[in-house]
Amino acid sequence: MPRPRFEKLDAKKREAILDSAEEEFAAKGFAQASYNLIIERAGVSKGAMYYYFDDKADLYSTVIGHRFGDLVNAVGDVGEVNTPEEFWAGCNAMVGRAMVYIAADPEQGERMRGLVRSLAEAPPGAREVLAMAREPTRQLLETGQDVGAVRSDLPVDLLAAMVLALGEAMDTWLAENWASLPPEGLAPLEGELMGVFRRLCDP
Amino acid sequence: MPRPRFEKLDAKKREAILDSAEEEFAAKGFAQASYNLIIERAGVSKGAMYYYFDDKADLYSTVIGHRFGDLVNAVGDVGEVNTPEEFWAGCNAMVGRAMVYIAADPEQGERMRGLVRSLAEAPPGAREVLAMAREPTRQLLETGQDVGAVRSDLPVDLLAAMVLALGEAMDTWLAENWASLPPEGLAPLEGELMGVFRRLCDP
DNA sequence: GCATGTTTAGACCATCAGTCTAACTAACAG
DNA sequence: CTGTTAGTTAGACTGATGGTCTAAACATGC
Repeated sequence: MPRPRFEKLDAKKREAILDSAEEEFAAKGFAQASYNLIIERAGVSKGAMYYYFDDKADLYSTVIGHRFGDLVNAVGDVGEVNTPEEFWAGCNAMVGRAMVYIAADPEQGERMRGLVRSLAEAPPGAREVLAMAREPTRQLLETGQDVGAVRSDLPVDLLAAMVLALGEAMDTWLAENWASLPPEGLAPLEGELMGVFRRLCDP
Repeated sequence: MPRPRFEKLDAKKREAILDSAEEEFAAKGFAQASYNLIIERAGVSKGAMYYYFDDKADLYSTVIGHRFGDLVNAVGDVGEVNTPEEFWAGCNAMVGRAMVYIAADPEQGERMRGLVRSLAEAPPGAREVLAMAREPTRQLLETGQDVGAVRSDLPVDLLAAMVLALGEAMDTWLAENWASLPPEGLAPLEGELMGVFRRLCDP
């Protein structure tokens, strides 16, 4: 958590810091990113930086929080659902909203992808931000269980972990193979990937 | 790849280096591990170390290769299978052999678990060792496709990536919740987890 | 003008992975 | 025994890293 001071900064300076950090983290991953370089490029002194953030990991969490908070808001939740069909339709809608959000600003999307990849090599301290993803997933799955769309024979935590792992694997594969994918093969693939989640979750 | 010189070293010195490295990497992960400390604890000079290995990542790959090569050998392959039932029985047998191997030396098993976790935060260069897992998985899935046990409507690479991600998620969850699991609930859980792979792969 | 609390600058520190050279050892030759 | 060469080792050294610390600058209230 960043010191509250940081949030009170003039928007310009705050954005300069966030931009500089996002660029570096997205490009090199957490471990390889140079904090000194981030500081330099943000045009801020070291003293000031350590006045706003505890350490490198703290800045990292802040960047992730700022950039993904908007996405989470944009995606929203499943809404009110009462049947498995409604539940899965709601999930499809969520995925659709996420796609729209990302497609709206491809550059930002690319940087977010970089941030996601950098998450993998983040140290334990900085990985608490993963809870930001795990908790909503858990709640979504519990909603699915309530309407009979999601199996209840496995611990929901385990199911959430598997869903997230699957999602990340798909995302990584898509990112790596994006260029070599025929555009017309994309839509059916998307449907099949959603089907994978249903296979996993069906009671 | 380590310089071949390393493999010619007296077994004692070689093991000292591998043990020191494994302990440090397993405990702190790749990025946080101190190469200087590994060198010091192995009782070797820096010059010697850089005479045997290109760099930290090279030593890391060597450790992974040594420790997991044995496991891969112990697990073997599915063998000759002609029907989906035989294929899945073969997979079960592989899992069983892996469990036996790991159970035979719990300490070693724990260190291997640490190494697996450390893989996540390895830099791109050192992550080539992941191919060591991806390639056999791919082949296994292709065998499954040949006998009609595994779906062919998705790229096999993607399927392999998903299988590995699922496996890692399960492993992580099991490691975290091992203590709080009732012993009698373990066997059915194991069956259900195998079932998850079948759900994912069924044509 | 003075005092108080907040903010900034950047010199400084230990540690990091990695380099470099001089010395050491072994083997063989004359 | 001496010279020469190749393989091996020791450890001082380098530049960069993340992080600390102190003194100055700034603002605010009196």
